[in-house]
Amino acid sequence: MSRTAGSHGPATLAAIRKAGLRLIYEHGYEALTLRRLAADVGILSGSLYNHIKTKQDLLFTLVRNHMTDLLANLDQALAGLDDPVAALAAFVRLHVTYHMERRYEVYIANSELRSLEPENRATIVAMRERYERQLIEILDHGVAAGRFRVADTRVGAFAIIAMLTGICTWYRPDGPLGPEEIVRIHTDLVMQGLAG
Amino acid sequence: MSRTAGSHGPATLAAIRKAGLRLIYEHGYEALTLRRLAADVGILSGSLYNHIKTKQDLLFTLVRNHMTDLLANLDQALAGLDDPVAALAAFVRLHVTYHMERRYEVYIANSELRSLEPENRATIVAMRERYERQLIEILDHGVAAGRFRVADTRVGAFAIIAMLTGICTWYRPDGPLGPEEIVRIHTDLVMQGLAG
Amino acid sequence: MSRTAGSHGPATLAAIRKAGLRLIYEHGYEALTLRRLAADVGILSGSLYNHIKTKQDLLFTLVRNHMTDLLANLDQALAGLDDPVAALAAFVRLHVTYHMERRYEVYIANSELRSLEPENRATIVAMRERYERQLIEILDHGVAAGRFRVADTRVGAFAIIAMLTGICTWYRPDGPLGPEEIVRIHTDLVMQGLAG
Amino acid sequence: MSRTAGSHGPATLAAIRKAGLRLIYEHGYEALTLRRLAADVGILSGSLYNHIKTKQDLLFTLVRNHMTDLLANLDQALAGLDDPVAALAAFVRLHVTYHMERRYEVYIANSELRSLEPENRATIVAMRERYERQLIEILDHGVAAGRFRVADTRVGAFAIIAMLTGICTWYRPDGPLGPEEIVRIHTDLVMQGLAG
DNA sequence: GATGAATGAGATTTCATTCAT
DNA sequence: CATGAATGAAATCTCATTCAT
Repeated sequence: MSRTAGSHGPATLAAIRKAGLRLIYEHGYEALTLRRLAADVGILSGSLYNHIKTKQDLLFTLVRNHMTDLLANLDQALAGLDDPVAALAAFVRLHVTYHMERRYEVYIANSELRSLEPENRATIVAMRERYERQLIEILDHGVAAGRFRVADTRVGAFAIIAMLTGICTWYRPDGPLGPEEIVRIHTDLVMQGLAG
Repeated sequence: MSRTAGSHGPATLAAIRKAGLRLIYEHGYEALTLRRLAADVGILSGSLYNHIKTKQDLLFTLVRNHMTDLLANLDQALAGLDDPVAALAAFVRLHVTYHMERRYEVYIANSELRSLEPENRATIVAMRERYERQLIEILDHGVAAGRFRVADTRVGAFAIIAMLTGICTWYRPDGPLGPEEIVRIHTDLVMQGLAG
Repeated sequence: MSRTAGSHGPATLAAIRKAGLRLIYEHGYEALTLRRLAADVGILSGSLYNHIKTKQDLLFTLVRNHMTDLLANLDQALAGLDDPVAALAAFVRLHVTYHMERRYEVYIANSELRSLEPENRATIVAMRERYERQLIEILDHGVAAGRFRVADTRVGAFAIIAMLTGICTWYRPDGPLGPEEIVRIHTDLVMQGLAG
Repeated sequence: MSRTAGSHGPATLAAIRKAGLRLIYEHGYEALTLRRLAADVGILSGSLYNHIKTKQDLLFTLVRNHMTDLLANLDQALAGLDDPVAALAAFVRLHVTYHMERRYEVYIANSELRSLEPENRATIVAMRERYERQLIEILDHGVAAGRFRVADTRVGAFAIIAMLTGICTWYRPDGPLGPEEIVRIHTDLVMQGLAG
């Protein structure tokens, strides 16, 4: 059951995705060579094609799976929350937590959009817009209810997402701040920033 | 009276930099081909080497020039401002304005750090840290003076910079919001977010 | 049953080495293009890299293999020969025979030394000096025994080697003189030239 | 009248030839770049074309001038010498001396034959054959007169020339042996080698 | 007679991908 | 399902050479 002599079956695909994730995060999609990826998995580059369709397809699959997860998690986190303040807090918590735990996926989904072929990019952009729209709606509700004050909820949503997404460029699991502290700091910044 | 469609001398270098900036912004450094760059400038790819040393050197020069300008502008913008609130406002205004006016440079300086060779990257990272440090110091002063409240000024500075930098991913000069509005929205978010 | 005109596996490497040898002999290392080499082998130039590391490595391998063979043959030819006259005769016979049979390798090992990168060159020069030293020692023994007369054995050895090596610039297998005659002529010249 | 600001007139051509000679000797014709040559002379590569026609023409001129000189010197050295022994001694002295004093030219004339275009090569090969023929005739006379013994005068001549030409691969003006000693050693080797 | 900039060809090398074994 | 070898395209960069200034 060891991986020494190459992985078997689905295990190899999982290994490819894991290594691909890390390598794209570290060097970028264009700079990733399939030879390098294969070497990290312990096979030759030709053998990759027993598991993936193309390099582009690997990227697309990684990003789409990530976005699917993210959206599902968001739906779950917001379920039943009518209060815009509570919803915003839940959004921030989910986003921050997610971006610390899965920073490779998150980083790639943002930075490699331009490496996706048009059709694939359109799919991902649509998913991303669904995500953004949920935050915009929370802000709209909050503003309507007099709980938030922001001149343009769309710009405000972008600003919040950009701020929170920035975490994955500096966060390290072994850094000085624990996840809860990081969640708190950012929740405070967002909540006060919008305070009516 | 030039001899071909392309321009002569310094004009060619300027054209190379301008086209390079746009192409790297659009496709990324790795995906940029010198053939394409040369074609956009109106010369053959080999002729690029009368003006640049290598592709890497072009990237480095673009990013370094940008960082140099940015730091100089920041120094000027903060000169004589002792009040942390005024300093923070100046910082936000400069950063936002700069990121709207020169979003290609800004985007590249952030996204192509990993495409820089180690030595070049170290140079840029050092410049970027000088920039970040100025904001951290403003926050430190503000916290010490009881004007700002933030649990960790370093994390706060990163969050602010990330938020403001996000502008260059969606801003379009012909969009619905004018520069002054965008400055105001972000200044409000930041100021309130830190309000003591 | 191969799939193209080119051969498979080890046969391709052998074909590359053989064609490389001839082409370097004919045009020189710098003037050899990998496109031409690949064409002669019946593959595309990129395919060469399934078999060789770099062009430089191909040259180095060819020269090193040759020197290794030459030294091994010399050791064998001189084994058990204590008499300096017999040893010198054996040396001349080996060298002349070798330079007729493998004149491509011999010529390249001499003419392309300067095309080797410093480290590779050092390796080959060391092997070449081991070869020369054996002749110098034969001459030293012969002079000590009063069998040879030469003012400087090092210069004498160089002169002999230069003379014998010259053969590979004019020898053709289908020329008027057979190998044995050529061996005899040169043996006479050397033996008499050193006669005490 | 300094060379600092670039040479004037014929001085520049002389500088080009001198630098070209050394650079071709050191790196080979194919490996010589005109940029490097121009840099050594102190001009830009485009300016070379005010003095030479092409790179190939520079090589040809260098080699032809050398061969012309060599043949003229040989004619002079052999003038009036009817005795084959005396003639051979004169040939050896001239060749050895020449190969020590002008080893760059000599080395290039031998090693870069294959870099000459067909027509140019034919010219040089013809000159070289005139040179060889003179030695062959000396040997023929000596054999006919019973003064030399060699089975094939053509092969004997090639062997002698190869031996003597080898000097320019190891000779250094500041080496342990003076010119006269080197002449003597080689004269002895040749004379005894042919002794009847 | 030197310069600076262009050309156009071509060099080595790398890459994603395919496929017979 | 992995391998080894091939393809074909393309990439960066260099070179000799030309020519307006």
